[in-house]
Amino acid sequence: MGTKGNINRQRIVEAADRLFYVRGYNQTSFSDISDATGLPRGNFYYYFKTKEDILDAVVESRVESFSQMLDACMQATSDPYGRLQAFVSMPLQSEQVLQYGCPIGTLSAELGKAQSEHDSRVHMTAVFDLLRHWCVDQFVALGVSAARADQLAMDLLARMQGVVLLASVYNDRAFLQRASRDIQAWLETVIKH
Amino acid sequence: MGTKGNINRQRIVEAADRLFYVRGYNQTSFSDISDATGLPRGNFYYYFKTKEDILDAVVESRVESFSQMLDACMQATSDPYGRLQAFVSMPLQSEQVLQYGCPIGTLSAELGKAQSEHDSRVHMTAVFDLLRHWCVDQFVALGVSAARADQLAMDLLARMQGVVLLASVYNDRAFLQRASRDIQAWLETVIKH
DNA sequence: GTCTATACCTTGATAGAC
DNA sequence: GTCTATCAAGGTATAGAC
Repeated sequence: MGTKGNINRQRIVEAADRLFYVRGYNQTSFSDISDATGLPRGNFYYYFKTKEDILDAVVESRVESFSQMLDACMQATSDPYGRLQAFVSMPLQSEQVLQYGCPIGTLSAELGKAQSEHDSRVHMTAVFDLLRHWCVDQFVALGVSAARADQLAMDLLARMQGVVLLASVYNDRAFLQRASRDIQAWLETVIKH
Repeated sequence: MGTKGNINRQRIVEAADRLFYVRGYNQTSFSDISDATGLPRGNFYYYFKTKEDILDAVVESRVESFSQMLDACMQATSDPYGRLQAFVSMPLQSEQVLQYGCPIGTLSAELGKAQSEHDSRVHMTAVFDLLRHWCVDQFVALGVSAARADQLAMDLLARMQGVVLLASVYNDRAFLQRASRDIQAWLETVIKH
């Protein structure tokens, strides 16, 4: 298992995960992570060579986290349509979405900006790919062609991202709920060709 | 006119506007603005007391900039439906949207994160409000009730934001074009009640 | 594995000459 | 109005004791 299962490493990743979400990646300093974990700054470099390595670990952690959420949607029902409905209602369950936006979307937007060094645009597509492919699977299971399924998956993710962004900008829970229902209604019409 | 019409002040705001878009607000330093304008760092404090004051000026600049774009949509046609169509196709005209996302959406996401000091969440709603109210006006002109018009305006902005976000994450121009056409088609069905 | 101390740089901001 | 010089604080990263 190497150092990857170390308890202190886990605490660092968990604290960084939350801080990157609440404060943003660039605005999170080693001191912030140190304060949150109680571990001294210098200790971080035993587990991670650079701050970007911490980011990689956080992204990996979010992939696993969202993977578990998708598994939960899978176990809720065997109906692909019901699974997609559960997927759409995911942001409604989160308390912090209105305050800090989508953890995937906001971090992607931040990392999509020009970095001083090498463009590390690769990072967040991993999480989006996970959701995208899962949605594609559900649409395909509903009898949609592969090409059309990918279109629908992109449309679905785009609509959810837009709704969450606007809802967080205006801190408008009513809009988040109403627009989520609209997406679910749209899903229904789309399935029926 | 005071110092607001000063040519050097304008250069600072223009450079900051571009840098805040390309690199993000937090990742843009006074040195960056200094390099872009040729003006020494210390000069900035003659026009702006803090970095946040520069941000305010940039937001004000973007409000004017988007206000002009909306005027262009207004003068293109007297048909509110055609004006909304022109509005939806705005991201297609921009070369940089695929690379850096929406200048309004990405900055809003960045500023929506918890700041160390006072929550300056107020900033970017100004630009969104501008677009929102303009869209409401167009829907109302089409005979929609005020309440329904605001719903449609929010839906439209959310869909555009989501499309631009996904398109920039995947650097996918084809998706941006296809999804924009879908939004325009949705607009048509919505107008016909 | 864990921690302290610190190097080195960049940041936003200030003081004051011209 | 414009510029240089500099400050104090904070950033990432490193060295090395324990």
